[in-house]
Amino acid sequence: MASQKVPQATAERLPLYYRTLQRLVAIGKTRISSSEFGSIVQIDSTTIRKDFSYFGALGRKGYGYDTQRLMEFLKKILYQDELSKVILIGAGHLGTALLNHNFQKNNNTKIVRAYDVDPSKVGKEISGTEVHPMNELVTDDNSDITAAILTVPSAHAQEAAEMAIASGIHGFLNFSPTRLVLPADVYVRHVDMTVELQALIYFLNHSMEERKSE
Amino acid sequence: MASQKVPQATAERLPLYYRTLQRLVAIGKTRISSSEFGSIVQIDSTTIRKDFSYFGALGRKGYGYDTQRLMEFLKKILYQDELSKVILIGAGHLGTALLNHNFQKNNNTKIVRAYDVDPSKVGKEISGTEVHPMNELVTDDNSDITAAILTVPSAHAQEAAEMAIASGIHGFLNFSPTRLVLPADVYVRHVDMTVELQALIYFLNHSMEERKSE
DNA sequence: TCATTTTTGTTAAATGTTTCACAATCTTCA
DNA sequence: TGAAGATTGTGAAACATTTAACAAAAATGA
Repeated sequence: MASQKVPQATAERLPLYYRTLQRLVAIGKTRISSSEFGSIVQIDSTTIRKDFSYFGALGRKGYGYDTQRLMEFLKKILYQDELSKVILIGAGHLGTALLNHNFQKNNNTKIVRAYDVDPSKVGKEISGTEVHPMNELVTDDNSDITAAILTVPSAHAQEAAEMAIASGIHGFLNFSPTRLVLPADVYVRHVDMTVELQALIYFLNHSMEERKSE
Repeated sequence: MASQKVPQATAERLPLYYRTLQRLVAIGKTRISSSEFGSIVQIDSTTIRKDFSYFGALGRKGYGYDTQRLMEFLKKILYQDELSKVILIGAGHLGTALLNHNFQKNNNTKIVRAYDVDPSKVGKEISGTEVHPMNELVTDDNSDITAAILTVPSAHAQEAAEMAIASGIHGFLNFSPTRLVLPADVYVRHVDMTVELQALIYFLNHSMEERKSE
């Protein structure tokens, strides 16, 4: 499947496209032009056509894109046609929010287990997901798990990540502000709320007139 | 203050630099070179020097950067030398996580009020922050509030944002996957966990050999 | 003091991303 | 059927970001 040449920036937008198409299909929209789609996702229509073009000719000239077909295509690209299992490390409020949210509904991604140190949580279920004791993380076999969501306090993030790696994990979605130091074959994505909030404040203060859209 | 010419990409990194410097100062480190700093934040040292150079000469050749001084400087740039008040809309698990987290400790940013529809939450405090009924959002005067954190369910995000705008809000940190349609003078930043998780899965699957670091 | 080392700040090159412009071609409808 | 209109896909231009290369200057240590 086309992959090596897809720009990073394009790849980052695919999940948004996918979810938007799911919504469009759900409300019964069968076709859409790049410009209408663009106004929905708030991205320039040329960028959208360029993005899709990396995967071949997905649309029809003078017509637009078939929403169903495009959605199915992105589903494959994003590996959402097969279930991705993930684990959650740290079942605090943030972890619980993610468990409730549970991706599975629209996305073929399931949190199969959670881990926490708190004995009062261990053994129970949160939104149908079992909470296991943290120390089992090292001994469990997680080789069939795609990634781990890290929602432990900063101070424990590095340690928890290392335990997860020992159990076979290769990818992390890290919600703690800690920059993890891990082997080169481990991929980490950061979601840092403090950074986001400070960046928001920065942009608000530094652009009373020069407006940016994305 | 230098501002118009600072590239977006640089501005996005400033909060990370700032927090990292806070940590370094806290552990008693008084000077640091761009290369050591770079290895901590996992960004190329040239990029770091370039970033700082947009604000003038902040370092000393053959010496590096004075951590305290650099931190103070970034504090001003990021408007963290004066308190930024924000409100939180939606006190579910995610909202509660943010209230607990409460930014204020290291960042001069405070969540001064929360809003929720749930009568069982209204009137109480979460981590010292009062929860107000959602309908008060329209009537409250929020003109001294820098931004709102939106942690309501998707279906209500647009409506809640409009209420906040009516009360004087101009900036949002939107945690719901909804793309808000708002006036041009309102700035919105998205934090979309589903997108992040799908992007993570995409990158894990599409790069068994070609590794990316950031 | 002075040679060596360190490290910045910056110009230029390389790379990556977005936007423009428009031919190609399909759709629509009289 | 054929003309008018819509819309894609793409090569080239414009713009943005990162990386390389290195001169200038300060720090360090004999």
